[in-house]
Amino acid sequence: MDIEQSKKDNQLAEIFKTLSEPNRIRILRILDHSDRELTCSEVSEQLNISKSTVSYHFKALRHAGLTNTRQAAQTKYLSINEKTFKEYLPSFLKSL
Amino acid sequence: MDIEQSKKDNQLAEIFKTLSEPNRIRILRILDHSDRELTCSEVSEQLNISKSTVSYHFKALRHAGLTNTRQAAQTKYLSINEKTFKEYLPSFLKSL
DNA sequence: TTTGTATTTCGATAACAATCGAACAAGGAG
DNA sequence: CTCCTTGTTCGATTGTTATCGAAATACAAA
Repeated sequence: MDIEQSKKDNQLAEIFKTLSEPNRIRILRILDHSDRELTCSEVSEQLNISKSTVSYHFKALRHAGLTNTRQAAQTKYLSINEKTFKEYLPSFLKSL
Repeated sequence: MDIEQSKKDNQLAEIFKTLSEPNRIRILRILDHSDRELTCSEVSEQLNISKSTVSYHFKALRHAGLTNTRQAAQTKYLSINEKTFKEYLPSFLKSL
């Protein structure tokens, strides 16, 4: 099997794996609908899950290339990485 | 929340979970590229994984509505369920 | 009816994922 | 400097997933 193709499969699978977690889909929906950046604490309150768990999900989303992060002082602002969605899932955000 | 939307959400989540396994992505690609039905044994040889594992993946794909199954005697032929892809992931097959 | 082929199910195992609270680090406000 | 807020990391727990080989099932052919 083509090793480059195999790597692509793994990357694509990672994107899907990231999207197969309801809380991460919710995070993306909040991001998309609020149309602004969000912080860990904010999401923690809105979804009623601990900050450590949100941090864990933020990391997963960023690692999969689904979000961007902007750091300002001790606060990290999350936003949607449009590029990735355009490339891999052009219709996903509309379906939220 | 809209119950129809809720059903769609659940189905979409299941589709993503199903697609989060590299071997299942590979099975779909083989299906798409060969443009014909495939059997469990055939895929087992091509991907070099046991037949029981392939059977497990076949079940997952069918359960998520991603594939169709046609039974003839003791053999099960798998094919892509175009309808589901059109509805939920219109650009996915092209990207394979 | 015996044999062979295709697939599924079972039991076990090893790896991974989601979650929490506690502890920690780093920056800002007073 | 001390306190508060923000976020990360750690350790533990609980549940899920991918995988295999062996056994079981179902059908067909000889």
